[in-house]
Amino acid sequence: MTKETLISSLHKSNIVSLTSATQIAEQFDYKSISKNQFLLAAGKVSDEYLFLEKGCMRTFAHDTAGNEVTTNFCLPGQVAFEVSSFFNRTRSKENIQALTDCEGWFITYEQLNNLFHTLPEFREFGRSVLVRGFTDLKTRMLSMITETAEERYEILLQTKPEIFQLAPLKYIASYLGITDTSLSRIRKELLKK
Amino acid sequence: MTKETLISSLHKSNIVSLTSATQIAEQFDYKSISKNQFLLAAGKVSDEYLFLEKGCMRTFAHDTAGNEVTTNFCLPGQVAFEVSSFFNRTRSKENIQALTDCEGWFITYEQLNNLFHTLPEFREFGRSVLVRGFTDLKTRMLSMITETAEERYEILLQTKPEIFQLAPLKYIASYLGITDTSLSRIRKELLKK
DNA sequence: CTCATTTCTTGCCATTTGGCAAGAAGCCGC
DNA sequence: GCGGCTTCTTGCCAAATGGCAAGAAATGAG
Repeated sequence: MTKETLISSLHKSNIVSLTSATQIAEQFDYKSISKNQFLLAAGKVSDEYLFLEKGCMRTFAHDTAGNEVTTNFCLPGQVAFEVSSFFNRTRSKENIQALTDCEGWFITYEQLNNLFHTLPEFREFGRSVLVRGFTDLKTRMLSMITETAEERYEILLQTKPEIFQLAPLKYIASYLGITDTSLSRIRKELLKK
Repeated sequence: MTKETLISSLHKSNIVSLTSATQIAEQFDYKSISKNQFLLAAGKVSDEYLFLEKGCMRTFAHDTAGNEVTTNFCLPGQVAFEVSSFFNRTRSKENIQALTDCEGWFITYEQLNNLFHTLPEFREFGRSVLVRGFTDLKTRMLSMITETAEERYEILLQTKPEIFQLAPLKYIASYLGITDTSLSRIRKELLKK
């Protein structure tokens, strides 16, 4: 298990030079999480900024009735952590769970801050991670308001087809903002076409 | 028009010392926008990081059918800008419009970056602005998935009652993810209780 | 391979929300 | 104060989605 993927991923963001990428990567430690295990449990403080190299994770919260709601999926090349808990050092309301066996590289909050202070390029990278997450969520929110469940399903199918191989439909349904029953019906409708 | 509000707002975030706050505030310029005017029009690059001191603004996008969808409201003490466009220097898909006569203080992207490089405290402040925006949106998204339109309406009424004085219901409706017709009916229902 | 569990689908019916159009109420410029 | 425009409400009906429960299909442990 080498850090090559991590380094090239940092580098190909066009923000970090290869030299800095190597320097940054030195700080990361290897972590593997087996299927169904938690990277973060609600109530704890998110303290691992995990670059996911292999596998798939999901973030989920509970609604007032106690039902699980999947709020995000994390695929290789993305960073898994809970923004609010991580940066504000507060207890997370969300859980992050491995949907498959996962491998990746992580740093702690303290390490991340040290890197931010010493390496402007990594600051930029960190900002771009935040900005991308924010932007993606804005897009999803707009989609939630303006598109039907069927349209959102089709978009997800085109955008992140991998998820359908990795996650049960009930997780995908709550991510889309519908019940698994409705998702099943939507899939049936689309088969006809 | 003095910068006192700006300075104290920077300071009371508990991130920026009073000295730094004063130093940061020096970079900001005054800006007033009259009702219905745009701080940002779709197609342009967001280049003003505007601390709103008075008034109320809204951010809106268009859906595929061309309808306006209000994606956010900005109240005094908040920063008005479009994250993705501002940081990625890309054309904005969203508009930011004054709902009332507005006043505030702004810096450009260049100024913000200079401040970020020279003042770690302002970097922290900038990060907290991003993190709060992100967190608020996550909360809204969860609410959109797990609560009914009526519940979302009541939450908004408690959380940001000012908006109901300042924005027409049709803007509030699309922000809540419903039509103005449905919002009208929800209000009628709640009157009965 | 078998049993138990989880996931997915389906039928029936209820609830929520939307579309359209008409009318009422409120606001603005002159 | 008088139009004219925008905003808000309402009635009627349609479409989208949910709730529940039963059964089928897939998956996983031993």
